[in-house]
Amino acid sequence: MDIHSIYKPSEIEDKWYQYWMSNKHFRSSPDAREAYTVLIPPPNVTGVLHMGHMLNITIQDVLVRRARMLGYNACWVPGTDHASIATEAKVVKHLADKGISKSMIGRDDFLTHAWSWKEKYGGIILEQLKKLGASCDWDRTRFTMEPSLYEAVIDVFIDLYEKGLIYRGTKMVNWDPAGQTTLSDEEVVFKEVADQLYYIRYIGVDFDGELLVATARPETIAGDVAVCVHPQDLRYKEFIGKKVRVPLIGREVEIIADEYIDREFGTGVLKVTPAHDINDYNIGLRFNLPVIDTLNADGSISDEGQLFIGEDRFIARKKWILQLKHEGLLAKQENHIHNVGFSERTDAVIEPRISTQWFMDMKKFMKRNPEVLSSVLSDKVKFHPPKFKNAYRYWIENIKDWNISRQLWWGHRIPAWYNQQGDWVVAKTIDQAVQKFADKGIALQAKDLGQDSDVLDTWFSSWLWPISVFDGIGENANPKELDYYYPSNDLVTGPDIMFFWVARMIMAGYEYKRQAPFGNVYFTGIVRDKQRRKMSKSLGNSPEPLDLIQKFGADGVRMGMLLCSPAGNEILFDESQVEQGRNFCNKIWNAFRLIQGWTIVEEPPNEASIQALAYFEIRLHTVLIENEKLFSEYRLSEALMSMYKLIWDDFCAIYLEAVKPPFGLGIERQTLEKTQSLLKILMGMLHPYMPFITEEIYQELHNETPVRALIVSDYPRPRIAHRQEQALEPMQLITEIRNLRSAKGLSPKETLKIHFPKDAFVFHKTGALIEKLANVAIQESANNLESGRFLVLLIGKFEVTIEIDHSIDKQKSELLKEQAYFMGFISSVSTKLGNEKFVQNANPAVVKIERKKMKDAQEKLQIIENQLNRLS
RNA sequence: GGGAGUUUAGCUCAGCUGGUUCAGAGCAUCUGCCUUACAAGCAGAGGGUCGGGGGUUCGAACCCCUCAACUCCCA
Repeated sequence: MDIHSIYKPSEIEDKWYQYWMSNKHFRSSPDAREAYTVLIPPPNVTGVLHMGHMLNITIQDVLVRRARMLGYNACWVPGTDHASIATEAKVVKHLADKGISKSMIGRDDFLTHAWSWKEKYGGIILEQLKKLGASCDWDRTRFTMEPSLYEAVIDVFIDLYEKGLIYRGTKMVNWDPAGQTTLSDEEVVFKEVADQLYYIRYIGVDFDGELLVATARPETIAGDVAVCVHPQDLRYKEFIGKKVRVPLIGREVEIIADEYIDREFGTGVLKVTPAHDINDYNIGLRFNLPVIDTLNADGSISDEGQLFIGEDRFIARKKWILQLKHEGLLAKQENHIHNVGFSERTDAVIEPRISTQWFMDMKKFMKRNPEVLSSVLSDKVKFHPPKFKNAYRYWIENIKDWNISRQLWWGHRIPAWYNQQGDWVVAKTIDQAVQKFADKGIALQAKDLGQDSDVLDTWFSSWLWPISVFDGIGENANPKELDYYYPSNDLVTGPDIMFFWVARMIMAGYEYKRQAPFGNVYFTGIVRDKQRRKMSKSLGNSPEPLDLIQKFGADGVRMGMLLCSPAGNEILFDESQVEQGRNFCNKIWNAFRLIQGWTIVEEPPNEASIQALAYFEIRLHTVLIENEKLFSEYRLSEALMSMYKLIWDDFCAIYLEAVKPPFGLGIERQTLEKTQSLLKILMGMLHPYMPFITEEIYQELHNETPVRALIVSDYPRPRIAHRQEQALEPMQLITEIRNLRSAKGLSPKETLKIHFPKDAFVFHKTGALIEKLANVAIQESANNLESGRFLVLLIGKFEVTIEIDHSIDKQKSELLKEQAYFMGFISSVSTKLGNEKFVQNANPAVVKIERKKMKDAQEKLQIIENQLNRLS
């Protein structure tokens, strides 16, 4: 048989993916089995794969493949979302490059362009997932803007509106002047910015003198409608109720007093500009002040700004400063570091802006659905790791109304209809809108109506994802699928979208299904580089995922990513990790090569093979048991590590070395068959993590008979493991002998003579294994060995004697060291046992253990002292 | 400004309800080996005052207080 000595993933990965696809192994439809459902967090339809997706998808695939092998009807639903802002921004830019603007072509033409953009780039990311091995049911691929999902969103909007949970209101919102849309609070990123703080003179009107006002935003001065001081501030108390003149503008405004003012900040005098600051807006409400909006939607100065009309706000700021300086109204300026909000999508500085928007009344919603919080707190929806429950709770308890409208075209258009007079109704179609107007007593025709031009927040569609992918919402709902697959089992996502998405899916779940949409939420870490920087395109510190797969193989990449990424922890990506994954593939591959290369002899298995098998089975079942526990706790990295060690150390380094026939000889048929079946079990265990190489080897091992694919075979189940010590003590002996050889510079080829005590059953039972792995020859009796010609190793309670030249002095000094150690140990334990408080207070089991420790240590000490006596 | 989390070996992380001599794993490092599956390998070894200080306890990596550094969330 001719197999490469190096595993070449590229030669087999596509083959197996095709095989699984054409055999419909990823397909799921309702049947008698229990369902196991996972919904992909839908990536942006025109996005490309990045490292975060790789980690996230790998974890989902591990869970799904394992569930499938455990006999569940595993269903992993893939899909994408329309990513309103991001996609529209891309299309706008694309059109701008051709000299076209949105307003030139109008809504319908723009959407045509957007759809063709989606057709062109949409779904690339899903193709990339296939390279990684994702076992999604591709026949179920959904898109948040396809007709039935679109309709579900509209139906839900109408439903919530009719329940009084959605309202239209005027509020201060986060305005993105670049994207020209509102953003939710969660889409605003605050960054520290080094700015200037300007001290500006507001001259008194009805008193002599001036008030100094500190502001970072002089360009908004034209919107000032008051200045405000703290009512208890002695510096300004006398001015309250008097008037000052707004610089350059000349407007007279009153000096008011409000508790909100921070006396320490600046001069303790605030200029009140309700149109451009949320706190000022609130003060304005309390004092019934007018709102003067000095900015246009694109961030330029409006007519009401009076000065520098049409200039961008930042240019205007500079001009304001120059002018103020010129007129002697700028007293001073100083450096000032403060937090400024930026748009997550366009990175423009956010402008607080008064505007009419659609909101969801979250307090009311939570009152209807208290389970949204309680289900998480009670672990009905279990967060992994649980530390995220705190943040979730805080967010829910302080929830604010959700601004769901966006001033964009790419998305689900709000089903609200207006007449010329500004009256409006919410209705699914224009005809129903006419009817609803009629119900209100307003008679009109369809041609008199216009639909709201805004669309809904993207999350207002993805929050329905767990229901809408099964067509579970709206007039055409199909309950059969939904009843079978809902709720899903596990959700795998990043903590950064816990509020955006996870919380809101739970909300929709309770509102529409009276049940949470998933049982477990596994929060992955954020993938960073070695310097702890987030991976990002602009930094250029992210490896290209497909190149990585090309270079290290999908299995290697999957393993490398999972090996060191416990839930919720950041993963610091480094190529050495996927290298380790690749090396592991190679190790497995070579084990396979070794086994396939053996020729059979018709002989019964030899003693070493039988003992090796017994050893390995103990380890195998121990690991299988461990893994069931680890999986139940979603400790995927640790489960992988235990398999890694099982395969590398126990299977390759111990078992295979023990059964390996001497060069030129064949292997007993039974041993070979047993070895092959062990390898099949190992491939089954590992398959969820490393699907390609395991399927390849599994099927190659069956190459004479067609077989049910590994992907749909039964996951190995543990039997009760035997006591581990039976396996560990012989291994400890082997290591000590090798260590001895290494210390003495003896060749591994030189066979050493060894003597076991009569009662050392553990060693007698594994004698052949020890002989082979440590290259020793067991001697009948241990009597009459000359001093200086032997060495005694203490393994557990047994003295094992090795015939080897050894300095008595050195041996003595080693024994004295051990003696001192055990004496110290005994004294510490006996202090403990001598302490009455310990014996009284400690758990009886613990006291018993301490007594046993004491007894064991005394026995060992006795043995050591006997040896010392013999030597002297 | 408010809150949460983290701090254990050079790196990434385990360490459960305080109780085996509990201080662990993988990687990296070092030493010796190209031993006929694998040098992407084999056989070994070294490495830590559990962030600092204080306390509770018979007993603390683990509980409490305090200080420090880092990270995240919210405003």
